[in-house]
Amino acid sequence: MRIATWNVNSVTARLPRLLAWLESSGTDVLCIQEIKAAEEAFPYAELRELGYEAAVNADGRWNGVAVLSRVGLEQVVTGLPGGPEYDGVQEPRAVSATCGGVRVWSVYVPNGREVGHAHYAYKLHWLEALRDAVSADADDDRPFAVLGDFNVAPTDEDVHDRSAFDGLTHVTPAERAALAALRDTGLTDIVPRPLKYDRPFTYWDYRQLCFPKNRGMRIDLVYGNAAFARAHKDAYVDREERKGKGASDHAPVVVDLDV
DNA sequence: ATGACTCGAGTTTCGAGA
Repeated sequence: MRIATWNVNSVTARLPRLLAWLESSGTDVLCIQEIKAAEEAFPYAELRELGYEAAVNADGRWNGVAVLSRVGLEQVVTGLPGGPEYDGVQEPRAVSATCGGVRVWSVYVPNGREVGHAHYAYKLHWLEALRDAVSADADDDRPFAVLGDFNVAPTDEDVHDRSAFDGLTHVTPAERAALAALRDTGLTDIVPRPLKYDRPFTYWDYRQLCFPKNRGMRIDLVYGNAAFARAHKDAYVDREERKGKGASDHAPVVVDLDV
């Protein structure tokens, strides 16, 4: 089974690439983030033509997540149970489903904006709630993974130049401690292979030639439980999808499971 | 080759992304 995660940066703008990539990659289960469209505008029909069902949590201009599957879609949970609110609303940042015997969460962790900003505190609370919500599944014998845009680089090696991030979000000890607490539920960071260069970056800013210069970050992560880690045979970043006109600023992370 | 932001709302410019 091929499982992947991809921050598409608008499912509407990315639809031609999304459909083409699903076909060319042969992905069975895809977790997507930053749908940036209301649930009513989600392209269910186009995906169904390719054989994919979709569990969607999206409400408009920002955020939004989904699980796409051609191997079944059951036990859907929409939203993060116990998750915090921002500006009085629970934003659409999580959805989970069981697909062909594998349980997956698609998550879009809040960005945080600036250290000390209310959004930064919200980010840390959100990661705490995620840890609480997944701990039972992490402990299970069934293959399970949290996949998505975590907006945290787990180590200094996961950013192109650590000195460029002094004082910024995504690299702070508090954010990394929140990821470590999540792993402590029994999850392993499934680190993908880069298809070029030495480090498996998954995001490159659109500006200043970041992609050609490989000034990237690894912030799209796959955290799998023991059964998932045992079943996984390979993982890689499909950086080819970051190339050319109309690309997302994130590349898909692909995991092959022997299940 | 991989190339100097992009997206959606919505009206002319802006918040957000990270």
